[in-house]
Amino acid sequence: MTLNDIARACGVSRATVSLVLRGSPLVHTDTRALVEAEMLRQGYVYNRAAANLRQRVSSAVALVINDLSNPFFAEFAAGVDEALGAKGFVTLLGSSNESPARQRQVLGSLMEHHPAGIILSPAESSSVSDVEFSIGRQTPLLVFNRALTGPASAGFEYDFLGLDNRAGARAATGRLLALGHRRIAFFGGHASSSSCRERRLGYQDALRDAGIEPQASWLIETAPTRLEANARADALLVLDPAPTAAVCYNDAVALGLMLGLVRLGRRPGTDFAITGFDDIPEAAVGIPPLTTVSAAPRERGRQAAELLLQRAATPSLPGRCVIAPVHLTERESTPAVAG
Amino acid sequence: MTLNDIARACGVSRATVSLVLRGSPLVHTDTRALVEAEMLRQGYVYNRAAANLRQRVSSAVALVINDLSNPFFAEFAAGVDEALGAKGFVTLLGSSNESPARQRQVLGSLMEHHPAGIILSPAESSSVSDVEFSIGRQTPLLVFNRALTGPASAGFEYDFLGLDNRAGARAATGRLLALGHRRIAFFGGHASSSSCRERRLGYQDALRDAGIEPQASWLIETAPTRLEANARADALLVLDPAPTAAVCYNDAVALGLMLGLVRLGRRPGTDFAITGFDDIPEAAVGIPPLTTVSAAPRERGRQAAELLLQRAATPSLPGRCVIAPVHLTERESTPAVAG
DNA sequence: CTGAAAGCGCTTACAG
DNA sequence: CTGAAAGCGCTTACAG
Repeated sequence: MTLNDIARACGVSRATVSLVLRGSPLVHTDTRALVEAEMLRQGYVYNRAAANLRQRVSSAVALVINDLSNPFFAEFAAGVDEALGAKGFVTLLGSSNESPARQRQVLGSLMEHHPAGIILSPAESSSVSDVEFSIGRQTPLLVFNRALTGPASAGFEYDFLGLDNRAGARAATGRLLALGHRRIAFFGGHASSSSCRERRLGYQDALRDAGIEPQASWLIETAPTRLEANARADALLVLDPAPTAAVCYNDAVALGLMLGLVRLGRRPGTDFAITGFDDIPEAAVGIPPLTTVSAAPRERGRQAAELLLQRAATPSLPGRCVIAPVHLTERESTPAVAG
Repeated sequence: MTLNDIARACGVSRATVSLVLRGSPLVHTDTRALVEAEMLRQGYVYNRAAANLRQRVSSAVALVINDLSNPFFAEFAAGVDEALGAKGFVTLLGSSNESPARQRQVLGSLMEHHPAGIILSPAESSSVSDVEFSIGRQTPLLVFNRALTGPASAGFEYDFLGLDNRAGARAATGRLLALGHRRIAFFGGHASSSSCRERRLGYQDALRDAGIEPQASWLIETAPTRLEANARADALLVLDPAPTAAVCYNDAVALGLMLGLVRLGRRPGTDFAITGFDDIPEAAVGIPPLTTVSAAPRERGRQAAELLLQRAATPSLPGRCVIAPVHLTERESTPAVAG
């Protein structure tokens, strides 16, 4: 079952088998054929861990996700795994369930496998210093989606891949303005989250570009869930004059708001315009289908893998901050303003 | 950075450091304290791969998932990772995207890491012989959710963890019968899938128990998606006399059907009863909230990890087939029959 | 309680 | 083109 057994059976040295294994041109064609046949016959399977140990390299990358049950992050994970697999790396999975304590544990355990790098979609409020303590400065790190909190640590270099939240919200708002809407709310999300703050900025950018002063009452906060968005739909309709459109924090909120409006006798997509953010699978099949900002999480996963492997290949790279483009996907939830 | 460095710095042998590392009582308290302080000072991180090589054990389990973007499987993966982590194992992730070819590739690559076992949620139509060829007979295997196709292979022992599709559908149907419904359709799914066949059997069991002969016209086939279920809602209403309730293949179908019925002027949850299967997050916040069969995917993931580790500990175990219980979660989508 | 030696399965110079 | 030897970072008998 080891390379030794193959060598003995073929009457060659271990070194020769090793060369065959890695396709070296040094070994004679006949020898190669003999060795390969014997490996097949014995059902030999390569021990990459042993090879890695000797070569002082790693073929694993650790992927730590805050919330795998969210399709956005699950898609991201699938993209990471796909791209790493194509480069001959294997993915070590860890999930933190949004708990910084669990994240610390998971990172510690994964570090013992000396990964070539770490892709981290951080738990809420995990800090730079936490992460640095867990993984040290030797292992390449890419942080996805949300910034680590707390002060930067001098000399601790890592990459960040985020979404262009501001431009996405600006595009969604801009489209509503082009459709004639003038009273546009920003609905949902926690103002304390960096992504919500960024999206609100984009929304305000667009309004100001159109010469409209954003009203504080148009900012409605909710947990970023369908459930709470549904419950808070009335907060939109009690405004006087009521908005004719809402830019929602994300798709979950947008879908919840649509249900809430129906409950209150409104017809989203007919007499009220709504946009989302994320483009989760349900967005396309909502009633009506949801106009939303697509973030292409699977593609982001592939991109994250690329960035990390670049850093692993060039350890002295300064920390990069990549903001991935997003694009507006128009569907039927955004009618022109009534009248 | 290695155990050697720590030993030298402390003036002890590598063996002593190794004993400290694994908490052996053999080593003197003072020595232990000295060594531990030095490890902390140098930022030593254990190399588990090297230890595994020497001990001829593995601390990794491979997890191969057919479709990570489906929240059901993503939750399952999270449960597996959680349980494995608690036992000191790390999860090697692979995703096949429902492609048997990709699954073969992924399994091959993961095998080179000599995992302690494999948890496989197989791609559609991947066969026993495919999988046996990829992983051999030495590595413990647990198959989740759908059976491998093709003839069994003598001497190839593995475990299977599935859902009790039949009992789940039977419970849902039974509840509708208890509410007074007599004309109950089975809506959605492809009859060629084993899960759809099993669920239909449970549905028929319940009808027959109630002395009702299932009508062929009550079986309506659709792709298992919200979109197609929505489009096919009329197939239910053209029946004469029309059913008053539908047991749906899964939640996606049930939610699609609800939308379709609304479109056709019916009020699901008021004048029509609907049940789902899976209990995806959206089920609880639908309008109306959906009565459904809960499969608890995260818990199934933990269970899969348990089963696999048992097999790994007892290699001679005969193949087990565990059918996980499911339970009916009643919500508002199932009113008593009208009149 | 601690140390010297061998070995896990592989690769890498170095000879020939 | 092939072989003998050393070594990756750890653990495991075996002495003492």
